[in-house]
Amino acid sequence: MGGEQHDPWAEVDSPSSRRLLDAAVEAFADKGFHATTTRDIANRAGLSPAGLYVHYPSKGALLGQLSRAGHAAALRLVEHTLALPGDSPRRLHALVASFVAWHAEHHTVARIVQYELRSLEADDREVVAGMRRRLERLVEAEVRRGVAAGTLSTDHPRQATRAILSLGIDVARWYEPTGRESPARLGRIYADLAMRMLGAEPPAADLDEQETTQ
Amino acid sequence: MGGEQHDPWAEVDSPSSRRLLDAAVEAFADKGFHATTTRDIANRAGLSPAGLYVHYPSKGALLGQLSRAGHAAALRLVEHTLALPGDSPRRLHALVASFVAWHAEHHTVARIVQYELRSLEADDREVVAGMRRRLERLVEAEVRRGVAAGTLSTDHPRQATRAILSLGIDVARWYEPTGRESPARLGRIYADLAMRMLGAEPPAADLDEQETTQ
DNA sequence: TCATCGTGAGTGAGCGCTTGCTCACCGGGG
DNA sequence: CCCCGGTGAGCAAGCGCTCACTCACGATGA
Repeated sequence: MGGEQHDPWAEVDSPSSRRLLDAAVEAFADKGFHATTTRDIANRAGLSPAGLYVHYPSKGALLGQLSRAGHAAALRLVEHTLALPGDSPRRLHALVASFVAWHAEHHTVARIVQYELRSLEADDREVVAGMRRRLERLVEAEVRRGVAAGTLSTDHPRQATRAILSLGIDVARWYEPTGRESPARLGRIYADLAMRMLGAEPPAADLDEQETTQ
Repeated sequence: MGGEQHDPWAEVDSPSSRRLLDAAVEAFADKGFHATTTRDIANRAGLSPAGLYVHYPSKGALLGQLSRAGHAAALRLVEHTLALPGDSPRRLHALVASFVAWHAEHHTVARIVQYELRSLEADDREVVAGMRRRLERLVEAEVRRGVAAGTLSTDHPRQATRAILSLGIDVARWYEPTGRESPARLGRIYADLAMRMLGAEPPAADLDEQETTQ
């Protein structure tokens, strides 16, 4: 899987703006939005407290930009894997693998994306809620397609979809890069679990490695 | 399942202390620890701002008591279901069903238990971390027992355990009582999914109802 | 039968501090 | 020369928490 790393906010111009975003990601992921001070963010970015306001109108706007970009990235990822060739099991296996791996790899951004929704300002929340609905519907539709085609089996497609996404989302809560679980490996294991949930065998494909960790 | 409702903090004596705990649960679950003010909690409990400090030494102590009680309740629940008669599949099915149902039923407390760990003071965090380790180990041990006995099958018991618990934990994030999904029903569906993850058929038992919702 | 006292729940006012944010000002590159 | 990224100082508001105090009430003693 993998493919283009794709810098989350490549289009951001000024280096200070970028450093502020990075600093905000770190701080928000570490202590949460409300426990983070604007002075903390500015410091981490190597600016004076007032420097933040040269680039962003408010602390909330910073969170908004972060959350929108993060959601957009997750959505792109899902759209990408669902456009892959193959049947529903194959596509969903790829989807879960990369969704989980993304939440591990970018667990700081993912933490903000998944757990800082209530701190968003009204308009940001609306935009983000739309993207979340879209993502969930895309996945559920693929599950239902598989069930209709007979390649997947479940009596509760909506709940199964929720469960599959929960697997990925919850990774952002507990994942620590110090643990010896690589994002890609975790993605593969979880994707296999998802296949079982959907009553399908994991695609036999990638046996190109051994890794007998436990 | 079900059984004793068991009031989460039955032993709390003063009615005002209880009202403060209830108020804090509501407020923390709704807006998060750091976005909640002591004035807000006191107001919801029908007291003046200073009234809180008659019963609790600090805002953090309130959170600590809440989190400890919540973790203790979750741990009791897991210990209870793992003491049930039957083989590993049966016990784990019951465990997931009640674990998930608990996170839905008590989604306010559960939210605090699962997502407010970083706001705990050092000593509370230590106690709570111990209970969390204990809980996870209990479940993983049961999974390994099932694998050893041949009644369950998975190549990755630790990750499968994580995944199963994630299913329940994540319920606290999204569950809303306004949705028409009852905690018990959600528990049953998720428990069946967990059985599939572990390569076992759901215990055929409780067909005592129909409920063709979707 | 009362005045007296002690106690513990609860309050109004406010203290000391931090917060998000503003603004007059600055220095250096085009 | 002026504009734009950046600053130092600081403001208004809100924060957790404290403190001197009130009041209802049960026990005490004559």
